[in-house]
Amino acid sequence: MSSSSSNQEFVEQWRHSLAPYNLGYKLKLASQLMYRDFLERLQPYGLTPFHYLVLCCLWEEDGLSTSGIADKLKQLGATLTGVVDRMEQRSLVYRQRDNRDRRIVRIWLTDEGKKLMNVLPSVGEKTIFAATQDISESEQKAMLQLLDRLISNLS
Amino acid sequence: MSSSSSNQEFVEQWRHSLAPYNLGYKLKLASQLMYRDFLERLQPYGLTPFHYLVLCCLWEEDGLSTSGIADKLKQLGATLTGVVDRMEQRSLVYRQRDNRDRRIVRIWLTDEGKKLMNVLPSVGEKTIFAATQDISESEQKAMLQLLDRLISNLS
DNA sequence: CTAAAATACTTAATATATTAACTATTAATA
DNA sequence: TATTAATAGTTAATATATTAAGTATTTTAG
Repeated sequence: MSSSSSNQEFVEQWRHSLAPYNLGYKLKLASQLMYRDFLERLQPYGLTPFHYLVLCCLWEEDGLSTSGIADKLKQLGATLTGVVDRMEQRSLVYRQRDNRDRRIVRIWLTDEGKKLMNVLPSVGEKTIFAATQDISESEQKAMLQLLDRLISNLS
Repeated sequence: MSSSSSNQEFVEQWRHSLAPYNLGYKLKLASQLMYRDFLERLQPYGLTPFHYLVLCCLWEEDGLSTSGIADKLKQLGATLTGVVDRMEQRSLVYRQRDNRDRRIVRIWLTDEGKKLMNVLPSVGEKTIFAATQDISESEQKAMLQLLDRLISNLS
């Protein structure tokens, strides 16, 4: 079958940029699988992985502005609005306008949001352990550094 | 400030599982940045990165079932339904029920969908080049292999 | 052969993401 | 100082993703 054989040639020639063999797809899938694993582990707490990202920012520095969080996570402000809405409903955080600059909305941890600091990081650790069970410390370090370079290339 | 100092201790102790330092977040961001870059390059064609994933599957084997594509991309059937809906509206593919098993819906490339095979892979390549500009061939290979292992750990 | 289980797909509800448009407030400048 | 520009945030529209529920068809088992 000539059509099937030319197909194979095409796939071989372009393999590096075709799904499911290419870098972009593999990054997407790896990220997605970690998301699914973590989402399941967060189920008992009624939280999502994105809630965890925002909590991490606030555990490090409470009272960040919406755009402060967006910058730290390189997410868009419009996305943060929705996430913070749901986190507020979930009583993890609350909003307060900055009095010196009324444009700014600051996000503060509630008691519940603070307490989760003693619980969630070890939950997140479990997903990392599951993902890297057969990957050595030095390989993990190498991977993180490669990801940093890739991120800075596209930033 | 004792609260700020205990905060630093906390961040140092849990750094490996806290955003924006942890593996999960970095994978998410890397994937997201490649998505944004590719989405922009696909703008002139009115396509999304997900359309490209499906096209790749069909270029390799036309007439796959919906669940065949879902399996190949490790995506959920429910997601594929929506994507194929929009690809059908965009005249990239069309659906046809399998006559031997009426449960199965097969997805076929239109002429337009076929022609893009000569155009899009080199567009995808550009995003990969941008992301890996300062990363050597051997490092890229190492990264792909590490991603494969991570993916298989969570599959 | 028929009831139950399994498979393939779709629909609906909710939560990210992205872009564009819009409001409110503050900063810059002519 | 009055106007313009910039910044911070929200809203709306559209496109992924995930889960759960539902329909149609085929397979399996009793």
